Amino acid sequence: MGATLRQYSLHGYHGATMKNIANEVGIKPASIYYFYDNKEELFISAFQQLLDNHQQEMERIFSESQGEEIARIFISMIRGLVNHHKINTGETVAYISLVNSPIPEIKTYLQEHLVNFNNWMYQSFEELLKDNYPSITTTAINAIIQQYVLLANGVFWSINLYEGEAFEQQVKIAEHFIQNLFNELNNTCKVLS
Amino acid sequence: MGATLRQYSLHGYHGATMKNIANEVGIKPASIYYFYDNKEELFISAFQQLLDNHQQEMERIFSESQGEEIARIFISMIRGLVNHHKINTGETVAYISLVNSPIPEIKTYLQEHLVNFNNWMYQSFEELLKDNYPSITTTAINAIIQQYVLLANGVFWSINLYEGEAFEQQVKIAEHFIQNLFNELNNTCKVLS
Amino acid sequence: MGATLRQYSLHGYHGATMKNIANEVGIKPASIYYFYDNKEELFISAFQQLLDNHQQEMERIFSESQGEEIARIFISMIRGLVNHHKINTGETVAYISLVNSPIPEIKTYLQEHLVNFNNWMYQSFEELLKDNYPSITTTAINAIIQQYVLLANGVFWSINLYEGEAFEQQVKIAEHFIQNLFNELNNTCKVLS
Amino acid sequence: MGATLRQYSLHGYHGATMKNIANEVGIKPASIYYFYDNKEELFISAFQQLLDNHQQEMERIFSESQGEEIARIFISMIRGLVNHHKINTGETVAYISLVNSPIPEIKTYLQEHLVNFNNWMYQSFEELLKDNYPSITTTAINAIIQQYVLLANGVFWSINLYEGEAFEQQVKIAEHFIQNLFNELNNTCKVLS
DNA sequence: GATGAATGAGCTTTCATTCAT
DNA sequence: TATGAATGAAAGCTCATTCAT
Repeated sequence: MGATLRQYSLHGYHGATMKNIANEVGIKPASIYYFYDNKEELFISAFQQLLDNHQQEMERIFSESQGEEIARIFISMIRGLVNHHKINTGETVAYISLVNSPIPEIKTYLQEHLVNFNNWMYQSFEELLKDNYPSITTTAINAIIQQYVLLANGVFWSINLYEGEAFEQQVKIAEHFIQNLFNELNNTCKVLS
Repeated sequence: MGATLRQYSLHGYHGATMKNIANEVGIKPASIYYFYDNKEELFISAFQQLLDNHQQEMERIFSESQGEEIARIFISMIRGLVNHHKINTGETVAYISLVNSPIPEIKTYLQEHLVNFNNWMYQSFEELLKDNYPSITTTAINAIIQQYVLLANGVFWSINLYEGEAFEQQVKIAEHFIQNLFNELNNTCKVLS
Repeated sequence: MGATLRQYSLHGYHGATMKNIANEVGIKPASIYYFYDNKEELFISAFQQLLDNHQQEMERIFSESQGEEIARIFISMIRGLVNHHKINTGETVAYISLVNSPIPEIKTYLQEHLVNFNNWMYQSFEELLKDNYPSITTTAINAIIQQYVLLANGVFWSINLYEGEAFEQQVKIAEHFIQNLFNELNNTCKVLS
Repeated sequence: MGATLRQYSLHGYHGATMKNIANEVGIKPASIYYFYDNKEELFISAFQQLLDNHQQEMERIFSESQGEEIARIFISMIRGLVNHHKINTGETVAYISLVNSPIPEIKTYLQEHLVNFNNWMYQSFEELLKDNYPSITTTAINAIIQQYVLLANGVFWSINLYEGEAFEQQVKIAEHFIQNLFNELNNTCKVLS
């Protein structure tokens, strides 16, 4: 539920009241209890949806960029991340706050999600890299993915700190790093072959 | 006040009760009101102290690393950032949450802090770079700083997501990026001279 | 709400607690907030009702005494005032305290009420006097009304100070003054005609 | 203590806080407890002083007006009452509120005061009337005093309701009534002698 | 499905009061 | 005399939740 995430992102778990959430939806607080047993369940449901959305969005971006040149694929992932979070600002804030959620069940669910997301990402990127560079080593694969992750995290956190041109610069720098990464990789491979 | 930040990082603004904060300090809730007019003032005071600490810590790390080789200085800044946040976990969580604080006064104070921090960083780094590379252009200075910022943000956000070896890898990658950055810069300069 | 006025008359605004008011009604304090936003609104509502009751009661007494001899009408007004306040003792005390209410909104509302009440009284009495004494001057009308008001105020304040026979004496004296007033008026008119 | 009465007249007993009273005097709340055991004692003391002041003031006015013509003496009493209450507005409001004081001890003290005041007034006026009209009956004395009391109460309560010219009119009407009273009395006596 | 009415629990805050200094 | 610091008690109020309708 969007209202739940919005209120959560604005005021935190304890500050997001059933009343305000209900108001935003245009119903009365008592009505929420027809759909959810209690506040915690409402939030768990909203958070799961948030994480699922995020996962699906990342997968969509990945599959849509298939066929492009490999460096472009990684860059598209960054761009997709940025666009998704720029459009759904509320969700992004909620996503960030989740890290410090006071609901234990949510914390463990987030951990699971991160593990799953990482697994998917590693597998997808591994396959992709092996297709493009058949003789690539596992060590090199890990190095590339970890570099991508660092840059993606840098961009992600920048969403909260910068706006407009300043933020755009950060994204461009991340893209530049990625491009360099693959240029080097291509050179190395050429030498080897 | 540490208790305030700890409770805030654990439960958010509305979840951090005066009772729990007082308990953690070993006084009664009513006693807090002898020193602070209300909850909001208590938190504003705690947050200001948090941000001031952070600023001072960064300045300390910077000045202590003076004299080292330039690439090492930037790397030391990353290391210092990491160490500071690994030691004061509670403060870090609080720092992250501040971005979405429901108190307007805090939001504006955070904005001011970020502006000041950026100014200080740009000036310090600019001077440093000019000392090391007298013929460096403003464009180059900005590019370097922005790259550093992206990497620092990537490391910072990673604090929340990874632990142990996985996190250590991220830091090493950031250091690697920085080292590369200055290697290139040195090569460019050598060619020019 | 009677309980609100009763508690107010007994303990004043700050001494009338939501708990006691709720107890008197047989509900829990929290329930009051379903109907009123806060304490102040509850009291404003109660006070408005009090003043409206008072106004209506005076109008009722006035219209019921129509048809009597003019002196009797004024005397009936005094009697009606006394009866009303003797029956609703709590309300009377509340009415008196209103003059010094610590709620600014109530003070202004009371001012408005007094102005309205005065207007109604002047118009009603003016019409009445003109009907009975067609050649009466405005000056004379005002003089009569003001004398009535002084006596009514004297009786009203006496409610708080005297009881039983002592109070009854005060009322009789007021009636006597009024009777005298109209005897004189009748004599003056007879001479003129 | 003026501050106590002022705060009481503004906010009532429960609304007059030790803090505000102390602030008005320029000391700290804790310091009040050096002079008074608790809030109730402070107020009892203040109220006693208020009533004593009132009594003394009335006696002073009475003795100062001795020697004047008898009607003038009664009129002076009304004027004195008005002046005293117009000057010490705070005290007047406090005086009115006392009638509904939530402190039982104060209520009984006020009763005593009223009895004493009435006794003094009756004795003084009785003596005065007997001096001026040696053959006056007790019934007549009582009638005159009660009429005076009704008018004085009317004027007193008007203090709270009217201002400026409107109030001045009420006082003049009271004076007029008194003058009439004694004119009649003088005529009756002349006829008898 | 939805809600008006009610409430227990708990929150922030105030207040009278205490006591060592 | 005066007060800084502390606190138990209670105030006004909010909130998640319930339940009959």
